[in-house]
Amino acid sequence: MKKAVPKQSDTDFIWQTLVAWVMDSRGDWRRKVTDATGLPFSRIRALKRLGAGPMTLKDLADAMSTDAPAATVAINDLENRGLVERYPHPENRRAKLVAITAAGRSVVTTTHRVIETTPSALQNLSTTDIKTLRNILDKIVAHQESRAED
Amino acid sequence: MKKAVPKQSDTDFIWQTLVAWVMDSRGDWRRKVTDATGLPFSRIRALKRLGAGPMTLKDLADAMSTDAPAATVAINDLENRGLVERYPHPENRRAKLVAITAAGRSVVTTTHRVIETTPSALQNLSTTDIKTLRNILDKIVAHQESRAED
DNA sequence: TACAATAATTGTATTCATACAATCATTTCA
DNA sequence: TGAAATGATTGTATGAATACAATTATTGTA
Repeated sequence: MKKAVPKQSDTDFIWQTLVAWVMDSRGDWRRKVTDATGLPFSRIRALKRLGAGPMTLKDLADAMSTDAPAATVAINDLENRGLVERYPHPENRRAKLVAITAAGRSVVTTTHRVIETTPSALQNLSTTDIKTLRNILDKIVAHQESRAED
Repeated sequence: MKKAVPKQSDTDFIWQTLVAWVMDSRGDWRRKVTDATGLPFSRIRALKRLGAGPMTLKDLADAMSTDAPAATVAINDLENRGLVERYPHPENRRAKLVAITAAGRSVVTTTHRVIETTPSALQNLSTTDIKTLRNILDKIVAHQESRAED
């Protein structure tokens, strides 16, 4: 059986629309998350990346599209708070591996529980559309959690 | 015929998931938009709000959940760039109405054309799911453009 | 071995976003 | 009318995000 692959242009359009919509109407989500955790948003993003598994500072910097100095500063902060730990890299003594701690994971969980006002555009959809949308989102999240590159 | 209204909890969950997903993997969208327009992101958000129609500075501040001084500064900047104009409020001489100009609208259009790398989670969906998702998004956008509160 | 590349770090500088105090004109209302 | 509330403005202060230069230690390689 041949699996039908979606057209790139379609997925691009969807992503583009989604990002524009969310970023524009995201309201206070960012503020609420930083309030709930006491962390700057950049630290939370770093924590989430590390949730997928240990990585070097270089890799973390690349994943967040910043530079190495920024990663060092962020990890210093997170380490001081006990949310991550540095380990020597087993094969490269220049590099260090950073791993999230149990406390770090609970912070990530906290961010998942933050909710904000849902836009009326969503509430205006039919029950069927909502169900469908939720199904698709579940698939996305599942894929998201299995591989954590993005 | 009775219209079925989606459960609040469902829409909340979807929005929550969507925001978390986009905000976390939004990558360089924000940077790309500011690069493409030469404007700070806060100015772009203000411009988009004004795209729905003229409003007072107070209303704009509320819509962006900041305070009046921030709105004044933002509008000063946008006015200097010729992207918005201030008009006296017909019924309240304390207030001023701010309207987007043609140049402002073209900046907004520019932001719509900015695309970034689409996450693999999206490309991994089936063709059917992509089609469905796009349909639902179209409805959302339509509703979004008709009323511009969020 | 000597030199270039890589990984992490420290330090500095700049722009943005955000919040708050204080002021002035106008409007509302007791 | 007088006092309180509203809308806009100016100015100030602070934290966050981002970028860049320079340094050290390690690794890879000519």
